[in-house]
Amino acid sequence: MSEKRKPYPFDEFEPKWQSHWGKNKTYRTPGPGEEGFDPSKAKYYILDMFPYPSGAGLHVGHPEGYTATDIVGRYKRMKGFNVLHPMGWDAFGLPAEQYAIKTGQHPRVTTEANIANFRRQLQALGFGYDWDREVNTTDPGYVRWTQWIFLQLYHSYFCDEEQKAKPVSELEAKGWTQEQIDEVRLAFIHEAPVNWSPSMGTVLANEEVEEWKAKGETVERRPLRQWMLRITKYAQRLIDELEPLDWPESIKALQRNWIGRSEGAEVVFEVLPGTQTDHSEEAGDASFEVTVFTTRPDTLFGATYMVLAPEHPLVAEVTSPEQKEAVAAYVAACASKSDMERGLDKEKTGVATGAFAINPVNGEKIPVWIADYVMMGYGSGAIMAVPAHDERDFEFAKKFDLPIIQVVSEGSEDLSPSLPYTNQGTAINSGFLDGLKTSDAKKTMIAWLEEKGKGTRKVQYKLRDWLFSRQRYWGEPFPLLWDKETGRHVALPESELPLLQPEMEDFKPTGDPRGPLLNATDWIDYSPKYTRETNTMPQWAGSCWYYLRYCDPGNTEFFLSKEAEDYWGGDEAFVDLYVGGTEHAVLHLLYARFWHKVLHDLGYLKSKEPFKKLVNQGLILGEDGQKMSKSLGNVVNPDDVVENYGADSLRLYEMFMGPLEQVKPWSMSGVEGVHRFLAKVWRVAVREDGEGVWVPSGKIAEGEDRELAKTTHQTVKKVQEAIESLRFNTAISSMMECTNAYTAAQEVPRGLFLIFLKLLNPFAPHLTEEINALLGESELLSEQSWPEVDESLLVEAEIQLIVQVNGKLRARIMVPADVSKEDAEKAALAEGHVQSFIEGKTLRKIIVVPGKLVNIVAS
RNA sequence: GCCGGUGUGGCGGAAUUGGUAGACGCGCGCGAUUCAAAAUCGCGUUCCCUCGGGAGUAUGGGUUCGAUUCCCAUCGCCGGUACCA
Repeated sequence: MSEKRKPYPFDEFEPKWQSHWGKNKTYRTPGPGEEGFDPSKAKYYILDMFPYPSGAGLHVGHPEGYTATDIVGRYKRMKGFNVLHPMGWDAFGLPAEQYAIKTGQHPRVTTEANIANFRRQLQALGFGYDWDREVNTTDPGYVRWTQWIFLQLYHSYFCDEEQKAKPVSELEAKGWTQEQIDEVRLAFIHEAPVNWSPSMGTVLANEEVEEWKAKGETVERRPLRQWMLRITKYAQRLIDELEPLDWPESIKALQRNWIGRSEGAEVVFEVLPGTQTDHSEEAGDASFEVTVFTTRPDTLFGATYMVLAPEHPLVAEVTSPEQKEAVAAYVAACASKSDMERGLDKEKTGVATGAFAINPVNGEKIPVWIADYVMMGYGSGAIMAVPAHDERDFEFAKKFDLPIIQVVSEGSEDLSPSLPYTNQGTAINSGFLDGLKTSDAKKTMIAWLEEKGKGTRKVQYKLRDWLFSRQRYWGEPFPLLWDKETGRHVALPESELPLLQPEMEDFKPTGDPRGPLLNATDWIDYSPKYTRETNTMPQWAGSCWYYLRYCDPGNTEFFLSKEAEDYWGGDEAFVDLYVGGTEHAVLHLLYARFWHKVLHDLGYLKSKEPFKKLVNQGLILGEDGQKMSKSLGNVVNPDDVVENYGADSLRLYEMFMGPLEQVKPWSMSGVEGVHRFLAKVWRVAVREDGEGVWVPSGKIAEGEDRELAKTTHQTVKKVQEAIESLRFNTAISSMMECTNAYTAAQEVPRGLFLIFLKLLNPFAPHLTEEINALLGESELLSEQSWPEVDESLLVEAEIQLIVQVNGKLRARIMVPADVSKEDAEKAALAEGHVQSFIEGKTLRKIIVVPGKLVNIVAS
């Protein structure tokens, strides 16, 4: 079987150019203080979501976003910007650690090997990264500053008055005790029930629980001492400061939804513990206060019972002796279920506690129940139940036969809607609220509660504090110490950073929720007085600030120099364009925004936000229209595409498939299509001589050609506009049209063809540089400036007008470009075909759109 | 359920502020070249048609001289989220 003849020798010149660029550091971008830095140029910072270097290597989804940013980066360079476009590795992570446990190899070894493979693959695609700025989250020089930023969080608190982070030293100066300060640090320790997997020896995120259980791992709820970051303090700013960003509406919505702001009121209920009916010795003695959160304070008169979450701290205290057993059994049953499983139960469940609450608005005694449809983690873990106007309360009341009182009617009339009625309306059966519209009733009730001291206006968020500790080996250790005597935590001195994991033979999970580092006994024994914290940080830590480090990757004095920050960081947001997958819509993008704001508050960054413009590339599906997966056998390996068609073809195809943000299926014949296009460009300029050597075709001539000049300059304009708006598919189609014109022509003026090569260069850098060199040009295309559009070539003496009769196309006529409305009308009416359509009809109206069309309305 | 997106030929997809629907590519058909094929080049390719035209951008309405584009309703698909009080 003979090898198919390649239409152009990409396998020879692509590696050649890649090594040329590498050796000459063609895409090196000097920053402030570095040789060759030009401060007069404007900066443009383009960022890719850096990959996790998995053992599987690149998949076709990676080059999609990376090619898009590469094109923009090359274009902006040609436009005269200082373009920062770096690449790096998000290299901590569970797969490397698990592989290490299996093979006995240190994760650093496998991680390095994977990175080398990823780097090779990316370089084989000809991306113009500045490899001198490469960043690796596992490098000691990087870990140092990740830990340093953590310490900034640890040493800060959130000032509610100023709505910003400030150093805790200010509180010390005010005489706060260490205990008090520990209560407000942005990094704090907290004991809470988490998903703990005894079989895996680590905590899991809520989202991961079902997946691992299905694989046979065990997961239980266990209260553990964990490090948390107080992101909830930033909830409002994370919503407000999202607004001006140039992000897809869907991602903004996702973040807002995740933060989950709702307005309402807190209402305080007095709760009388359940007593034994027979011996009511201490009746009325002890009472408790339970606060509930509601978004509908206007329905308070309709509250007919109260529900506490099973984990609510007062459950045991208020439960009557008679209900003790039932309540305890219910609480135990709930404890064994994850939040997920609780959600899956269709039927409402619950148990009465025997206690009663006093509705503050009317003094009514209402029963207190516990039920798992109330979550401890949201609001206060207790609700007032208004079955007439809440679907869940309604369902519960029906099942347990609890009273239902309607307090909102539909509209202004006293209509009786079918219950539960959850919309707005008019208050009824509600004393002083009667007749008020819902929005007014809310305000009135809140004012009443505040006046009586029974409640306040309250804004509630779904966002939880960020559980920041993991029980893993392959992650940044916390730079913290524990005082053996007092049991208090203190920060490791900054001079001791980075704090790396100790070398360990065995870092398998031990089953101890303090993690595998616990076994490094020498390491944890810091001094006679202190022992080390053994938790490590989650993978998110490194990815929270990598975009900052790229600006000054080698700095050993600070995480980012003032000069680099000042030049590369914007005033409003740091990165100009951020491209990556939608899977990071919430967590990574929220976490990075949070850290950025803290660093901003502490005076290290002038911008409030990390990413100005965000674009999500769409998922690439398999040829069968399904998600690529090994089991379906529809996975496309970029290495194979490069081998068969070349890197330029892969780049071009990924951009030609369709809009960047859209989900789209792969097509090998589509790859062949763009490959044919590149071959066509090649053939315009190059031919094979008798000896099989590639030589200039002779078609590129010195002359001029008015038509081709016009086509070329139209293409310049279209390609430029398309790149600016990230519509790469249409940029390519207009270059295809231009190439078709060149192919059809006898000769192509050299000047025009060189302009065309510049347009194609950001898309297909290897092919265009090779042709450019073959034509005897010595300067690299990528170091030239972007061509100017010659507008004078685009103006026409004569233009085509569309003639419509009653909105239907009937003729096309040629008229002078500066034709008057009257003349255009006349010419249109005179057209023979048009006449046959208006014959015998009355002309009602004639619309003339200059330069476009004439529409004759006749009947 | 809620939130966001989306619906155009056989397929991927084009269409500035409402102004020639189907650019470009794939596939398919025909032709040129070739002993033949591959490759390449050229022509055609939304559907119907009595060759004058007619219909057509998920469906049904509306606004307009004119709607893929704007408005209302309905349906389908994709993504997120889910007892958040």
